[in-house]
Formats: sequence, C-alpha cells, structure tokens
Amino acid sequence: MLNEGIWLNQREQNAWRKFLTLNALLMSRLDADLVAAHSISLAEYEVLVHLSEALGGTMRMSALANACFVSRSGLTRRLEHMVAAGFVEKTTCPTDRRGMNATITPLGFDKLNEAAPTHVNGVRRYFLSKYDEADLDILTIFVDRPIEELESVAVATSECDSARCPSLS
Amino acid sequence: MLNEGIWLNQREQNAWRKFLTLNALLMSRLDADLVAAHSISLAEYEVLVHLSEALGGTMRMSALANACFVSRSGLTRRLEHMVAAGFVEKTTCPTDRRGMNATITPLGFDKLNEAAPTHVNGVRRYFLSKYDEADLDILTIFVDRPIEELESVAVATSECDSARCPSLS
DNA sequence: CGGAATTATTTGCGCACGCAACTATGTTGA
DNA sequence: TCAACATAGTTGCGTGCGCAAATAATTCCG
Repeated sequence: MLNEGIWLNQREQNAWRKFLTLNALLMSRLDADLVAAHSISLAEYEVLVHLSEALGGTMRMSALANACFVSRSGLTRRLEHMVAAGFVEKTTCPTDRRGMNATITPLGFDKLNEAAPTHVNGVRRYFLSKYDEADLDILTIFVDRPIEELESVAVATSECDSARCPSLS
Repeated sequence: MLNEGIWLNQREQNAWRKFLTLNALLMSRLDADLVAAHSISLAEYEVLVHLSEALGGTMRMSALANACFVSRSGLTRRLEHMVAAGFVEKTTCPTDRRGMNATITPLGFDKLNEAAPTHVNGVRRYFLSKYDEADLDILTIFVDRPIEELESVAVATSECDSARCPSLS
C-alpha cells in the first residue's frame, strides 16, 4: 500500500488505532490478572517462561534481556526481585567469567506452573478465542510480516544510522 | 515444557508470541523515531493528536487520560512537560470548577504538523505497508474482535473490585 | 607477552507511571 | 438546608526501566 498523504487515511487510521487499543487493553489486563491472582507481573512471568524453555533452565543475561524485549540494565533490576523471591538463581558463567547465567529454580517452576493457567486462560479468553484455526493462521501470517524489517532496522540503527541521530530537532 | 493442558499449543503460542514481538518492536521503534527527529515521545505525540481532533482543541483531563490509556495522575505528569513547552494549555472548566480543560496551542499544532510525517511514515513503513487494502480490512476486523470484551471487562472490574483495577476505564 | 579494543553486566541517575491519599468542588436526599 | 457522598484532578511515594558511565573479563594483534 503506497500512500503518500501527510496523515493516515480513514482505513489506515482505523486499523492502526484498533491495533493500539487492543495492545493497550490486552497487556494491562493480562498483567493485572497475574498480579491479582499470583502477585507476579507479566514481565516476571515472561522471564520464567523463557528460562523454563531454555536448556537447563538457564540463559545468559543478554539473551534473556533480548527475549524479554528489555534493556540489559532493566533485566538486571527485574531479576533482583525474582532472585530475592527464590524464583531465579544467578551464577557466573564458567566459560566466560564476565557473563552471568540466570537459572530458574524449582520454586520458580512451581510459581510458573501455578500462574500459567491464569495467564493462558487470559490469553485464550481475551485474544485467541476470537479466532478459529483458519483465522488464527491468517492472523499469525499478518502479524509476522512486519517483524523481519523491524528486527533488521533495530540492528542497523544500533550500529549507526544518521537518519536517527538526534541532531535534526 | 510439559503439561499439555495448561499451556498454549504450538499454533496458539506462535500467534501469541508474534503478536507480542510485533507490539514490542513497533512501539519502541515509533517512539525512538519521534524522539530522535523531533524530541517528542510517542506518548506526547498522542496527546497532541487527540487534542487536535477534539472540538476547540480541548478535552477534559479524564477524557484525555482515557483516550491515551494512561491513568489520571499519569496524564497530569505527562502534560506538565507539554504545558511548560507551550504545546498545551490548561484552564479550569467554566461549568465545573473541579475540572480542567487541556487545550492544544498554536505551537502544539505546529509541533504536531512537524512531527506527523515522521510518525505517519513510520506507521506506514513498519506496519501498514505490509498489507494491501483487502488484507488491511481483514486485519482491522481481526484486531477489533477482542476489544469489546476487553473494554467491558475493564469496566466491570473497576466497579466491582478496585484492587484488581489499573484504571483503564 | 601486553596494551588497546571489545564484550558482559552492573550501577548512577533520571524519567514516566500507577496507586492511594488528599483537596476542592459538585450532587443528593432526609 | 446541610451532611454525606460522589467526582475531578493533583500530589506523595514507590517501582520499573533506559541511557550512559563504570567495572570486569576476554580477545586481538603488534
């Protein structure tokens, strides 16, 4: 769709704003449900999910930060709470002593298994249940399309992209 | 991961995670582009958009907070910057002296017009350009489906159980 | 080998935000 | 009428997070 106006046309605006609305409502509701039922934020839940799926329940900090779409410093702070609660352990990486491994503990697995039904039921109730299998496949393809470029732009930008330097303002 | 019943199946998980990924990458990129080019956050941009579309460029604080999916206190703080920058003015509502009206200024309109091409081009480049008109109509319908229930759940929750409610009314 | 560059993570700092409490105003009903 | 309640918005406080600098370990070459 090659559109050149300065503003979004009606069709574009409708799609875009519904997308924004769905995102805002869905994320806040899933987070609120987890906090209310299990005193764990969606952000913390996602840490447990990613660790539980990793070999040995262990990931390097940077890899986990990337998986959670959070900065490295943000992940450090997020894990402080979870380490204190006993859900995650941190150990220095034996093969690279600069690095830290985050590992989900048995208590963390328990917490994940306890919270998962709340989260999964929420994802299904608020989102997935609105689509039959064929719809869901189409939606998945649609949602996947922009991702590749977004990932490549992110990489290009972090290296150097003059178009994004804050000199223009 | 084990325990099939509690967890999302492969099709569900694929759809859900791509949705999460798209949201995370898209929002951070659109915000970064606006900040880099015009020193204005996506959140502030959206304030200008909503005010510019309102009658007289004016909205009550609560209505603006709802439109921006932010708490009332969050909106108060967000507007502080924008008032100081001269993009928005606040006046007490003549018909209800508890209330405040936020109004976009000529300078705010200028800022919006200056920033709009960056934002609109980003929305098109990273998102809308991936769909032809027919696809976009389908996507819009898909994305719209969960919204009604999410809005009603938010309302029901805020009425019945204040502890669970992150004021998204 | 050894110093510069690179990489992994943490820390200092500041911002944005939500909740709860508070102020001020408006509404209601006995 | 006026006390009780409801509503609009702001403020105090705590949390989560990003950026940039600091720290620590590794790699790269001369």
